[in-house]
Amino acid sequence: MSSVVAINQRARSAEQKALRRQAVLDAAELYFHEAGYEAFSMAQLAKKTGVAKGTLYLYFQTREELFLTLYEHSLIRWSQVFIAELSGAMTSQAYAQLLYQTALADGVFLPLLIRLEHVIEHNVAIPRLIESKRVFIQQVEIVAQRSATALRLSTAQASEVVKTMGVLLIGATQTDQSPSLDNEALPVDVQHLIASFSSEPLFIKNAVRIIEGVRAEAPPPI
Amino acid sequence: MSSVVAINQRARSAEQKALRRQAVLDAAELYFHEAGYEAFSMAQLAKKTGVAKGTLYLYFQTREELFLTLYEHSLIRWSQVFIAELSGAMTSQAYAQLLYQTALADGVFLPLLIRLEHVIEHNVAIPRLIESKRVFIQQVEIVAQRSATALRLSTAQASEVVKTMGVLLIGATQTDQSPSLDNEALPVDVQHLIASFSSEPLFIKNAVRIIEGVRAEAPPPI
DNA sequence: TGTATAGCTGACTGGTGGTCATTTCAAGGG
DNA sequence: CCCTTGAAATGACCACCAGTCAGCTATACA
Repeated sequence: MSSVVAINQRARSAEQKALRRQAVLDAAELYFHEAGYEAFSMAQLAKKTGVAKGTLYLYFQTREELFLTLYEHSLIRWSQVFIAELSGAMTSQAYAQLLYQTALADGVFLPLLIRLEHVIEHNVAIPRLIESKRVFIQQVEIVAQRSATALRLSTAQASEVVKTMGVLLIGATQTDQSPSLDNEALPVDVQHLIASFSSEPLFIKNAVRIIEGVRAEAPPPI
Repeated sequence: MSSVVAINQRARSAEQKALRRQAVLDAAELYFHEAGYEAFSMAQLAKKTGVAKGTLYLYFQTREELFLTLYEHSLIRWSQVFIAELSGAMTSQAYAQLLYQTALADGVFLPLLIRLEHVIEHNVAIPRLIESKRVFIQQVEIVAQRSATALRLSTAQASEVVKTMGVLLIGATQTDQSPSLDNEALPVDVQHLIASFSSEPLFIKNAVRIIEGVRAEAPPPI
């Protein structure tokens, strides 16, 4: 009857299944950190989790559904961290910096966000996808709510800012995904190019421009 | 001796090889339109090109090098179209709209741009990658030059604008890559979400904010 | 026409995500 | 206490993928 059952026993109750599912997710996250998206294989994950490959498919319909779940978890985790560090009144600059740093600090969030719409979502059943969109909506609302206070914007303005920050984050961190060329002997012109696409200033400068743009467009009533 | 040789003969001269390489690229572009990135297979491409799979690897080291080449071609093609339609003095809005529409009109450019740095570049030899970066630098310079005139900005400002437009384009068109859910019976909350991420207004509004932001920061001398 | 060169071929390799008939084990009834 | 039962777990198996390379043969040139 004890609900704390060794994980490598058979999971029969719903509770035990949830535990096992989580164990798979934990192993997946660890493995993802090591291997990244492209090199991540289900066979390897099975080994690292200590189960057979077929077992993984009892808990996730596809590899992409597993990634979608990892993404959801990392989104929630990030939004909690971000919100917790928002203060009462911030400059656009400080806000952008905090957003960037917290997003980057979570080693899983950005790589998955970048691949969400053009890879991950294409091998997930529609109902699961809808469920995931709802998690997204909920998190955006929470973050927008707090951002409205921090940036002294209306709720609608804050909501637009938050959504736009996501878009900008995807674009700006794209360059971080390039193969690391820094240690190679690169010609200077290419070095300059890479430097000019450094993601942090790219994100922060443009985030500030956008936030100030939104603020200027429709000054809050009163 | 005739240099116009049937394509399904053996390519011996450099000229003939270039023709064959181009024939592969043409078939690849057509096939890419039908199948998209993920479903694109080298075996299928061989069939469509009318050669054996091994032959493809005489002309491209990897699948990704082929995609990189397609990308380069589409970048050059896009920048020519875009430049040709730039006029002497444009509003930020008109500029952004033109950039968005010309980029979207090329069915290959955006899907490849989106995958450039986190997929394509990771399976291409370094020298080829450097070559590709140089093509990129060159095109950005050309486009920036013309954009400076069109937007009445300094060269440095225009260069920053062009680079930032690329980043924004990647982020904003991300949502267009989602599986098409419109025909399904979607719950209204999710419909609203999708509508609020419609890529065209998302891109154009923020492009304008950024261009105006850049313009305001360092007014051109004189 | 004979021969050397090199473009071309496709069977093959080691991998992938995903399936499913079979095995195995925990729970509940007798 | 054992036995039945049904579901969790398994891993051999499938179709497919990108990429390789020994052998074949069309071509240019002597």
